[in-house]
Amino acid sequence: MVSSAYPVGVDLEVELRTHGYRVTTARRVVWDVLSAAGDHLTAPSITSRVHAVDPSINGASVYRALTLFAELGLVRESRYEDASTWEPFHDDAAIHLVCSECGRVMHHNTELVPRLRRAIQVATDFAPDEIDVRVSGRCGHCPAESPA
Amino acid sequence: MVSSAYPVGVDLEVELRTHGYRVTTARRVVWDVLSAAGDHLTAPSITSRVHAVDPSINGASVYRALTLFAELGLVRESRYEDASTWEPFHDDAAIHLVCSECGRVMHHNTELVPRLRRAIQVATDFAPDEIDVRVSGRCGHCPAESPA
DNA sequence: CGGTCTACTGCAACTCGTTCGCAATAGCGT
DNA sequence: ACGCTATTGCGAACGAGTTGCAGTAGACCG
Repeated sequence: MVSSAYPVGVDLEVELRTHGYRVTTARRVVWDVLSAAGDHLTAPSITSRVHAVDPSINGASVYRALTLFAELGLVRESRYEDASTWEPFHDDAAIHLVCSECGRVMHHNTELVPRLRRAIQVATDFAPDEIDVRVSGRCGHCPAESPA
Repeated sequence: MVSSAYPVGVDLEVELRTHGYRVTTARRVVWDVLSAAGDHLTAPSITSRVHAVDPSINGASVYRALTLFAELGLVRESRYEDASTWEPFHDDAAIHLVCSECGRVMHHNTELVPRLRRAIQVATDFAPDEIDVRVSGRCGHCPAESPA
């Protein structure tokens, strides 16, 4: 079994039908965009990519599709930026490295996250559910201060 | 002359004057609200608390004060919710425990955060700056899901 | 104290992400 | 194909946050 950060081979149609939802063009295109990017995207940028494929799909439908996917656990919504960002679901052992230079978001898996979960359970009366780690900094592609 | 004393080890007036800013009513009241709460507050809720003290202070000035405080490193802005939340600054060894039941936000210090920082430095080419850990779950004050 | 200079403020209009109501449309079971 | 109704497109509305501008009030000087 291949362990990937992304749910490889999630079948949108099956997932929708199983829960009694219809398979529509809008949902299919939004899903295509998300899985093609495999990365954090803001709703507006998702909308514009969707429009590149099919301009007749309305922005509101993009939001509705994203909200539905989130309820089904297919995508995850984050609030890192001014606007929400969305990405295919991955388990929370993956932390987010956000480059403050180029804005890129990378993932990094570490066993410190499950360990953090256990530490909280042991040290507090808080019952942890989802853990979201966001690290800002500078990525390898953006070395030192670039001269203007 | 300090006309008021807050449970915070930061003197707003000194901090402002040192950087050449004026000490104004709006800034003082916003600072009062923040340090009295000592917790995460959205800008709109800060504004309404400010209005309870002095309704003549405009919402825009609240935003301007918060932005200034953030630049001075006196408060930190987070993007956990629909709207930004603000809290007096604390170093990032403190992680956020957000109760999904009552919405309360607690802090918890753990040496796993500095360790996480080192792990990233060693394992990746990413240079970490700020680390923000947010854990959703259920706090001790909110009893477990009673079988409905 | 009283005057001057200008950093702030209040206001109101604006931007922009996101949501909602509703009539028209298109999935899907038959 | 037919009909039921979940979804959509549209446009209007909402709310957080920002901005330009003219008036106000800090701070400094005498």
